[in-house]
Amino acid sequence: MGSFTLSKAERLSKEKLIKELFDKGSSFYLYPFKILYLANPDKRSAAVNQLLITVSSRQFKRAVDRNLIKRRIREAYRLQKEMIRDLPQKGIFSIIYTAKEILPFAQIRSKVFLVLEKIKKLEVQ
RNA sequence: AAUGCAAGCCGGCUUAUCGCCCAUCGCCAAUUGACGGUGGGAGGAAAGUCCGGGCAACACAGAGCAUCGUACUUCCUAACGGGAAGGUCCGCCAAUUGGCGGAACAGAUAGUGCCACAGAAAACAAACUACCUUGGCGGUUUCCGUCAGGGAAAAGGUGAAACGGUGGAGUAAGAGCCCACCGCCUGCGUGGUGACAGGCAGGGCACGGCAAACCUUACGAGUUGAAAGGCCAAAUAGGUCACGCCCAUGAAAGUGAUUAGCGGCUCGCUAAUAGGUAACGCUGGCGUGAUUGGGUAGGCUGCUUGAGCCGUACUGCGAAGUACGGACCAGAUAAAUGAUAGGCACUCCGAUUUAUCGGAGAACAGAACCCGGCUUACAGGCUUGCAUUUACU
Repeated sequence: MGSFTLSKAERLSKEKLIKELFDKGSSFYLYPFKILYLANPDKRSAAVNQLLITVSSRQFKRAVDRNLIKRRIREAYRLQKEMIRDLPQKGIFSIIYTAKEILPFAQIRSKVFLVLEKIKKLEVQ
């Protein structure tokens, strides 16, 4: 039940954690994204993975475009996040959109699939 | 019916699956969270942040100066640099009555400053060409040329601008020198709340333009914005109190404080007082619990019931106002209001079986304390009015 939900608890909103992610997290590029990743940030071990989606306002000047991209990425993550649900350590990560144009949903979905696969591999090692 | 212009309105609808935010109800857990039900969830510009307010904090004797803003009149409004109605001037259309558009429409008789180039001359005017005329000289002697002087702003030419315009009379030629009309100036009535309009009388006319140069006049303006402001408050460190343990001292009981000063200031030293003891000495440390000031992370509030919206009636030319009735209509915070797949409706293109098929498109744009305006962007559609053309009666 609820495996396709994406409630507030799964969104990264604490300023402290975001700062920590950008300071200490490891990163990799996978077009059209840049991924920041940090496993198990506090020792208190959160119950779920937390996600932050970022679209630069310098790349996309209009708020409508930024909203559209963020919504597409969020949907793609929501529908495929099952893959990383059972990782031994929960983590926080950020998906930063780096492409210059707005990609259609099908393309974003397949790319997010690759991203999640890579995170899973990194976590298992 | 089509096209164009103007004004107003709208800004896709729907089904399925999977989701997001808020409110509320039920139930389970009892800070609050999970699950289920119900209801609500972006705009006409939410945008630009250009004006004006509300609200909030801080500041603030009064007056003046400086700075900034506004600038035809009357009204609307909480207020405005916004709006309505009107006036004046300019432009265009049409043709005497209007229609549309524009205005940086206070002041040049408060003062200072500037007026390039061209042109003879650009501000107490001025004589280049041409005109009229006097005298001298020369010649081809009813005239022409040249030199010196006088008259004259009518004509030419320059310029953004040349010191009223048109016509007449007048003159050697001319000139408001004189006359008529127009314009201008001054004064006095009339109409209008007013900007102004129009009338009468007088004056030959003086007073160039630029204030988007400084400036003058009148009116207005405190600063900062919801990251304002108010409240609660983990963790950590600190203060206080209680208890326990260790340590110091003493035979034991007990005691193990307070204040002030100085320094290299989590401490140390000095002094005074106090506790206790016969007296000296001593006047330290650790832990646990409670409580507490400030306050970080974080949370709550501000926050959405409002100069608001919808309808009707009345008042007003209108902007708008008044009365009555009705509904409650986003409240997020690394920031919800969505994604995907169909269908319908719309537009364009192609094909034909002429009402079907295939393909493509579907604007500008995303609330962030709230209102009133302005400006800018915008696919397509609807309504009303006006104009033109065509068809029918």
